[in-house]
Amino acid sequence: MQDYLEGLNDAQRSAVVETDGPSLVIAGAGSGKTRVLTFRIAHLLQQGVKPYRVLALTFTNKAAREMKERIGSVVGQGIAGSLWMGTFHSIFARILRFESKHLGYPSSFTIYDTQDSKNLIKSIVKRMKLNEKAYKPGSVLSRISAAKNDLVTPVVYARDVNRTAHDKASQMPMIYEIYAQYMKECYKSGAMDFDDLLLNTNILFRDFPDVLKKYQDQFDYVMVDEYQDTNYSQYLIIKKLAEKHQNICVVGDDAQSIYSFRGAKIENILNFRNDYPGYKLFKLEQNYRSSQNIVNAANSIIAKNKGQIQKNVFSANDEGSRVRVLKAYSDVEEGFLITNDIFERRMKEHCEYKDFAILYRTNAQSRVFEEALRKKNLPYKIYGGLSFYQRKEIKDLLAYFRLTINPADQEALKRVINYPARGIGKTTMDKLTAAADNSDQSLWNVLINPNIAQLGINAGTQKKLASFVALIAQFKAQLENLSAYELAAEIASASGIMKDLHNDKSIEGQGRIDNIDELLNGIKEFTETRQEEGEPAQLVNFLEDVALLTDQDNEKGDDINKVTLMTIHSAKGLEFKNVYIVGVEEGLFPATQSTDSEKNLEEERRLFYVAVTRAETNATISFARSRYKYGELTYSRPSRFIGDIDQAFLDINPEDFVGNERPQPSFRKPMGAQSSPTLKPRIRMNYRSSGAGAEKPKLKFQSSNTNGLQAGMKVEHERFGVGEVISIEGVDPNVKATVRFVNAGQKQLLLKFAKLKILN
DNA sequence: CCTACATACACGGGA
DNA sequence: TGTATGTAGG
Repeated sequence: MQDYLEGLNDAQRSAVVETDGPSLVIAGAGSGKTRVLTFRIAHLLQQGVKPYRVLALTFTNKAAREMKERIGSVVGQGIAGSLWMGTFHSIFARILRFESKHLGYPSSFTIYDTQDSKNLIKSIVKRMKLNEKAYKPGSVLSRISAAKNDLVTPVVYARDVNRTAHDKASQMPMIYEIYAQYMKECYKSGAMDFDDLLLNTNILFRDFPDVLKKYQDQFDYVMVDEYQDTNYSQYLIIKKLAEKHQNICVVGDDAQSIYSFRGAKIENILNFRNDYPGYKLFKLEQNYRSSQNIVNAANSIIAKNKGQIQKNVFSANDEGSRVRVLKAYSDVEEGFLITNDIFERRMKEHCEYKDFAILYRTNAQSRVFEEALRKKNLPYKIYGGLSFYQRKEIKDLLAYFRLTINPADQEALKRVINYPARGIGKTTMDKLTAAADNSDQSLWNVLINPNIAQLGINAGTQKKLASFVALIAQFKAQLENLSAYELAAEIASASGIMKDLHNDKSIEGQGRIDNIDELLNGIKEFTETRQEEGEPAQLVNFLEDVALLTDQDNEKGDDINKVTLMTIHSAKGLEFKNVYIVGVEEGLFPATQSTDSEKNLEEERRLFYVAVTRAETNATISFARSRYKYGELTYSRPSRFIGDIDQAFLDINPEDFVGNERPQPSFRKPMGAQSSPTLKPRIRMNYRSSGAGAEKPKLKFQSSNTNGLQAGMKVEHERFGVGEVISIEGVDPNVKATVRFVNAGQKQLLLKFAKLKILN
């Protein structure tokens, strides 16, 4: 019965069975954290704790789903299904829907995504007649978001000297007022943004002690995964909920804290000891995932950071291969190098596609890898970037759903009132918006107000508005009697979206129809599953889920055996046999914006640590000397992080690091400090002092005079790398050379344009 | 009011 | 490079 305890090491077992009182589980990378969490919960359930009395918070839906699954296999799926397990946002959205009346919100409130928020901010900036150049919606939103995560309301914000001074310094002194109006507009629209879900939960618990008490009583056990990534708002919710029973267990790794940009406070995990003085500490230090070389390389990286919880992560696996470093001439060549390597390694080592992951710092880097993989016919899946739910046609249809459920939702209304085109243009919208602002009503209320005739809108347009209102009302009337799928299909056609898309005969147009079909199929599946389970399956229920979904949540069956492309951020918690960390260059990783402060740089280094520790047997790091940024060719040098890895664990070609290509170490050795064994001199070879800390090196490519170029010669190209000349043809000035590049394939180059260096 | 084209701006990560 | 916005002409 307790055989699940068998395969655990001592530290893991203690963390599983010592369930009472506050516990801090420090879980090094790959140390079996998920196992501990799942077994701990399973253990509680086996001890007779009721599942609905356990609250378990994760950072992704996927993590929650997988854990539920695994717990279910121990205690039965029915029991596991009644756990309060999910992301912060989904759990508290659920509580807020239930308690919404206390806050004056409809229980079917809309959840605004980032784009909705930005659009709303933009319209507020316009209305306030502020300089739209200075008040960029994204910047304003991140200020507002930061305030909300710190539980700073607009009134407090206005008095907060630090914040207002910061805003003045960045030419946006009026943010406090935008914030106030933003909140008001959201409320008017019956909408909450992501941060509101947490902020409003705090307000709910603060202002309605009875409600707080209800949940405090209910949750005997509170568990939090990835605690290092919680922000203040989340921290306080947890603290309040665990206050009564004090059975709080938080799991995390300070070395993997990588979300400070969205308000995460690494201090939360560092200060746990102060919040719960009688806490028990469990340290999971054995890494079961990676080879010794990978763990050691990762340790040597993180050792460069200060202020960590002391721990000794080790691996008892094979020593394994060293961390390889590859140099490419260009982003394109980097793509070829990596895909070739995947191709060959898969053959040689009999790996599967799913054993490979390409991890990058920014989503924009994915394109060249996509192209290279496509050319080589390697199947891949790509995460992030434009997710399914952010495609225009999907957002359009979802906006109709939103509006049907919550007509006050202004962002949804603005999106579809004239899509498909029905002759309601800017002039009309301006009049309606003005009326809404003046009367402090939602746009919808203006539309359904009989006084609309007095707004100076011509009769024809009034008719169009009336038929739009009727259309939505007609959908709304069917909310109760139709299933999610039935109503969704009805809306897709009756709204005119389908017809509009069918008018577009282009390939993209066909793709959009396919996407809509896919969405409808998804809704159909949702409907049928829910109906089978006896759960409500109406459009409201679907929409409740969809706002908090991420694209990692709808992996399809045919997506399983493919090469994975994702940002390092989204790779956290995952593992792959072979990991390629690409674009490890100054200015990209670490990002330029992160090099201004030690704090930012340390987070960036933790990100690098996360990247390396994703690998089980092979980790490969690559950098390109040139790459396109904003469509412009830029030059870069290898990241200082490469120099942070102890050389003993690196497999590096010395010739790749000549002169100022040598990665600069992050730190000079402090004066007087003795050299630690893991801090040996970095890359020794071809060492030529280039004045560390000098400004950007000019890596200008030196091309040769190609007049005497002949077949058989070896040449080097700025972006394509090294190759051999196959043939020369044509007459001056149109001499054309055919060159076969080692990594970029065969190219025909006009010599008057191509910059080639003759190598022999 | 709509469409087509030109120009400006963007890339730091995400629930 | 791609997307969002502005403008001219229909």
